[in-house]
Amino acid sequence: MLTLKLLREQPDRVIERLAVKNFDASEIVSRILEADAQRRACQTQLDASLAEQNVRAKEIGALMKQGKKEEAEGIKQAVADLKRKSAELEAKMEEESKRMNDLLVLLPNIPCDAVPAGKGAEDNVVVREGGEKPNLPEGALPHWELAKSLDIIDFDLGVKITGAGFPVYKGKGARIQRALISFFLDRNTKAGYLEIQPPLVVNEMSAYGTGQLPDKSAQMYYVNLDNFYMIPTAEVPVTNLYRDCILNKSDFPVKMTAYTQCFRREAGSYGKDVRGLNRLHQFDKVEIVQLALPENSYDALEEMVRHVESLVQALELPYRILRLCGGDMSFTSAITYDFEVYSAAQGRWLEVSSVSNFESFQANRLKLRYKDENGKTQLAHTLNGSSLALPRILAALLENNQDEQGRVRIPEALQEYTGFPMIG
RNA sequence: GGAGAGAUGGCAGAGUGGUCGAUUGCGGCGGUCUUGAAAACCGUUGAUCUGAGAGGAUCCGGGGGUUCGAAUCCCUCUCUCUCCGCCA
Repeated sequence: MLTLKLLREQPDRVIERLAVKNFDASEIVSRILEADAQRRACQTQLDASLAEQNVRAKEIGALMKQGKKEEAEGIKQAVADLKRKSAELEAKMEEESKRMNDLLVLLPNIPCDAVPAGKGAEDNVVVREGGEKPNLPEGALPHWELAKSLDIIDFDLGVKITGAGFPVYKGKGARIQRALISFFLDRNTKAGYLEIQPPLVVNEMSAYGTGQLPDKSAQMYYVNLDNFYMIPTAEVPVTNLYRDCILNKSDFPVKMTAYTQCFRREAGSYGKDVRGLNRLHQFDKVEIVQLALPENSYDALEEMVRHVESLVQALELPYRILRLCGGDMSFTSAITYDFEVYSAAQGRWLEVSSVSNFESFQANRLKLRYKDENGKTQLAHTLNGSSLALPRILAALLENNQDEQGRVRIPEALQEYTGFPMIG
């Protein structure tokens, strides 16, 4: 959520920057400022009324002690009138406050200056590319067919047990999943990230804190009996560890990594996008999260991008890094770099990581703050990125490393984790 | 799941209707002393909103109520602990 301060001080800048996300904020901004003005006017009156009540109550106390009952009764009458007035003002203030808040959560984060304008994926900017696309053998298979012939992933069994988008990994398929998780976690902890194992379901406050609510409620599985949400990413529980916290400057940077399964309803997806491992309802992901001081958050972002890049390089995958245009960015992000790996048999780029700086947008909702050198509380910055999401990495590994016999070579760096150099 | 007890500032822990945003201790910060440090001593130390400022308002787990007045009394929700039951 954007800060009210920013809206009050630079409403035109907010409107201008949100236009880069193709979001017309002018109407909402002016309504927020109006509600804010109303609220403040109410509060000034309410505070005065309450202050008088407090004074009167003390007078009554003093009179009672002196035994002057009749005088006290007279003042009681006056207080009763004040109370009625206060109740009205308070109701009005809360109404305006709610009106303002309901509008405020509708505004996306403003993109930082480096974000290119654009409508959709076609306007994203390729920052750099790396690795080499393989020359596949004759008759190379897409990963879902390869996985079936090697008997390492069973999509049909998943349908039987649960439904589409819930694959069953078997044998070396299950083992390579475990290997990738360990590989990523080891690399991340070596880079200074603290390993966290968080809950996989969260309460409403947490889903709200990182911005999944109210914006994306339909994308989460909901446990209605206990009012919990299944996490769509480890970002939610891990970032929320610091909800309602006030840190010291010396606590930064906070660097955390977590492996979790992720659950997404993916309502509205269809067709070739969801084939095989391309899009799942349940998948594995290792996430990195950083909390940074505002002056350092863009250095932190750069560091995270370099780190994720080192992972795809270690796996010998052809990759490219995109800077997302305004139209393709998420609601909460100020800037996002997407990592894509090339899945050779499908002949398409697959998104495997998204690294973002949210600046103070999440921190404002989370009330994640720190004390600056003057002892004032300021909002921290939050960042996160996938390092990495497993299914599409696995898809690319299978497709790119297949040989003419339909066997799959395991990249060298991963072999100590899998314990085998080849599948098939 | 059943019964009981509890939730107070960074932590520990007083406070059972008025002068309590809250005694005290620890921790933190500043100072005195010291070559430096420790110890000791002195001072200081919560958040949010509002106001140009002085100041004002709100907050003792969340919400509601009683009262002129609530950390304190009542209701309710959540969470924690103890005992019993069940159980990976």
